[in-house]
Amino acid sequence: MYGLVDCNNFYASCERVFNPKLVGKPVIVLSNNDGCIIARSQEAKDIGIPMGAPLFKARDLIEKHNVKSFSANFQLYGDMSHRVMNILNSYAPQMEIYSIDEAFLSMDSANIIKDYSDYGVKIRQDILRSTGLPVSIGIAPTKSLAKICNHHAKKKTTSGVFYWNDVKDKNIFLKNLPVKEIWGVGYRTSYKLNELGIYNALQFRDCNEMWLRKNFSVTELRICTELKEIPCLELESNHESKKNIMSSRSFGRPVETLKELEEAVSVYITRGAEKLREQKSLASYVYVSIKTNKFREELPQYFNYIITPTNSPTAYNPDLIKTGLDGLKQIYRPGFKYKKATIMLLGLMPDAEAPLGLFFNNTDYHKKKELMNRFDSLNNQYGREVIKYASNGIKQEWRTKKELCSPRYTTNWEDLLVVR
DNA sequence: TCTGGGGTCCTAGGACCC
DNA sequence: TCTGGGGTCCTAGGACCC
Repeated sequence: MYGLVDCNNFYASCERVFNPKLVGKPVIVLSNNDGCIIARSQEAKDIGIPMGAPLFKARDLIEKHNVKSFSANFQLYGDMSHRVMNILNSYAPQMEIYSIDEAFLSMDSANIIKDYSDYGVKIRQDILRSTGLPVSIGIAPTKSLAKICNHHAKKKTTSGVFYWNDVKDKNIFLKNLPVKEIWGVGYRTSYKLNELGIYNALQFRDCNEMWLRKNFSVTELRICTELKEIPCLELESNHESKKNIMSSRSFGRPVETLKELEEAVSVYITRGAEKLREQKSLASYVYVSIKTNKFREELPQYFNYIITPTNSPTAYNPDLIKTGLDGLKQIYRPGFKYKKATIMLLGLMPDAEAPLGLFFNNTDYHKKKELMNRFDSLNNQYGREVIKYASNGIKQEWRTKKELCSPRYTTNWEDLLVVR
């Protein structure tokens, strides 16, 4: 049996925990650059503020209803997420952290089996008491059904917990569920399913498997099987390393000079390299892309990318930065207003498998590794960019705008909440 | 004026091998 | 003139997720 725990309106709820004045009021959280709406409290949803929409398109609604807006404070959300996951882990040693605000639990430990719903309620209360965050829990024999139950728990129950076997008539339940709402069925697939006469989850569950496989992929076949209460998707361990590492951000204002692009690319590579070392990997290639603002159709447009190999697999900032900047010089063209740069570290391998031999300088490698260890621990202890490379720039005027950011209540001493 | 960021998995098709 | 069959590996692009 699987449980899916999902924090309700996670980012908006996090803002509320430390600012109780916001309780009962519409709250939204914005993407980087305060561009798009990426989270909404229930009140904000109720007055019709759309998800993912650019902020300026919702201005009228925001002013009319006095909606409180916040820049995304990912340090705060990440830390709150940790707290929730730790609590969940104490209830379910076997779990999969699926995203910042969601986790699948294995509900098969002996002491749970008696009453799943009660157990869910207990978990929910514990999290609410310990963190202030409300969650919903769906419990079912497969992950896909647990997702569906979670959604039902959120919308249709007061307890916030819903168990698949408490569905009175499963056929009717599935019949009322449009295919688009099934986990893994997106815009394209639901359109195609509709074209072929399949509109709801019941029809999807009962369709011919051969036909399904022929017209779609193995992904859809798995979902169909999961709807039949036969598990196809298992808990995935969270220990596996990422296969690619990406860092990408749009600029706070248009950028034209190579110098500023170099600063941005250096900063993004520095961030990517941190993640690389966290998972104890080395990278063999650096991808760099730059693009103009596609929404400014009246301006000349440009996009290009380049993948440059490093001399040897590395996690050393100067090596990675040099490789990235070499690539950047090749794709940079003057005369454009750039909006965004992206870097990816590719061809990752565990650093334990660092190649030896003629072209790989072992002493050099260990020196660089030691240096990076110190670099990371200083930045961890005193805050990001306490020490940094000169190529990152000093003023960084191109940086993302975050004008409405709440304090980092839980991760920064200076931002600690003061009680009077 | 203002439009996010970071991932995964699957498939088709090309290159190459015997 | 005739031009197989089966396999692996890699990559780009599509679709999806939060």
